[in-house]
Amino acid sequence: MTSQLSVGVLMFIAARDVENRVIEAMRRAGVDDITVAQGRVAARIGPHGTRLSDLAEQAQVTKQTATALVDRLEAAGYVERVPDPRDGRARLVRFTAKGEAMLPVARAEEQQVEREWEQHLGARRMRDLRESLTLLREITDPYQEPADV
Amino acid sequence: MTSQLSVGVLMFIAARDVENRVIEAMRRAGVDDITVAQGRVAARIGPHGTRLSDLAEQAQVTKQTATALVDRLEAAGYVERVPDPRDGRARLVRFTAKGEAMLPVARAEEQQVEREWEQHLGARRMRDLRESLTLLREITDPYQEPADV
DNA sequence: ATGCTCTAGTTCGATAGTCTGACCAATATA
DNA sequence: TATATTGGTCAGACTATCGAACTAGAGCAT
Repeated sequence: MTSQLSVGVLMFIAARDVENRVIEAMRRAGVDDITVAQGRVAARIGPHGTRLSDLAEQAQVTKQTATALVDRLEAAGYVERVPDPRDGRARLVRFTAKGEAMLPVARAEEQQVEREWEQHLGARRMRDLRESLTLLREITDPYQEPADV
Repeated sequence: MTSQLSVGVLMFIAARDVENRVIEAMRRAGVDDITVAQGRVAARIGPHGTRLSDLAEQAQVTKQTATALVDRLEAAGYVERVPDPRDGRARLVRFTAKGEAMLPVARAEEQQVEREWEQHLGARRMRDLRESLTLLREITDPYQEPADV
């Protein structure tokens, strides 16, 4: 085992930790029927609903995968599909009241993780980390924000 | 869509990019039968072989998952299992010549990605990023290095 | 030395994730 | 109007992942 892991692996380890902790926190709060993959999609749903195709693009999975993941979230009662008034073909995926209720749990844990990271790294490093990651997103995220948000 | 993504999501996006790019580079080089999940395990195999249970622990998956992933890598000819001289129960998973041959491809792409990141961020930011990620690993990676490596 | 506990790796069964190909209907474009 | 593109779903197939269970080897206590 080389003592010097690549930045990609280090990044993966940290990201994995956050995801697992958020899922765990939700389990402890009684939301135990959401998987990591479902959570990745759910986390992309905007406040007024988001198209399935947009979710797929954000999560960088195929439409079919997004369909399947949303199917499960819908079956579990966290999201619903409603027609998109701007396009007769499209549907908006939005949170149900049940879904809205779980969001604060996830958000709180994310913030808890970030506080612990900041405690470990120091405020300056944490700030720099966020800035660097935000910059990196410019070249690592294929997703392009819809023009009319 | 909130304009401020959590650090966890930003981290995930960057890590995903690296993984996808490495897999793509290997595809272009003719290694088109390794999946991302298999690559995650393969990347943990040490120079003299690594125990399956160690791989599982590093990758934070169950032994069964690691077994299945190694099964596939073995079937594809990239790794082999040999007895571990230090423990009659254990096997070491090590690269075959075919597996050894693919490593430089993955490494080269990882380094190419890092160069591009450094170009985008600047040398200082990149150095800080690596340092912060290394520090974060202390609190985000449950894996403990074996005492006798 | 013996008995018990723990561990390495495998098998089985089941579920979730993921993709390609295909399809239909709505929308956009020439 | 005809054609191309797009949104979402279905079908089929493969991969990833986990819990449960099991066997054999190793570790530990007596």
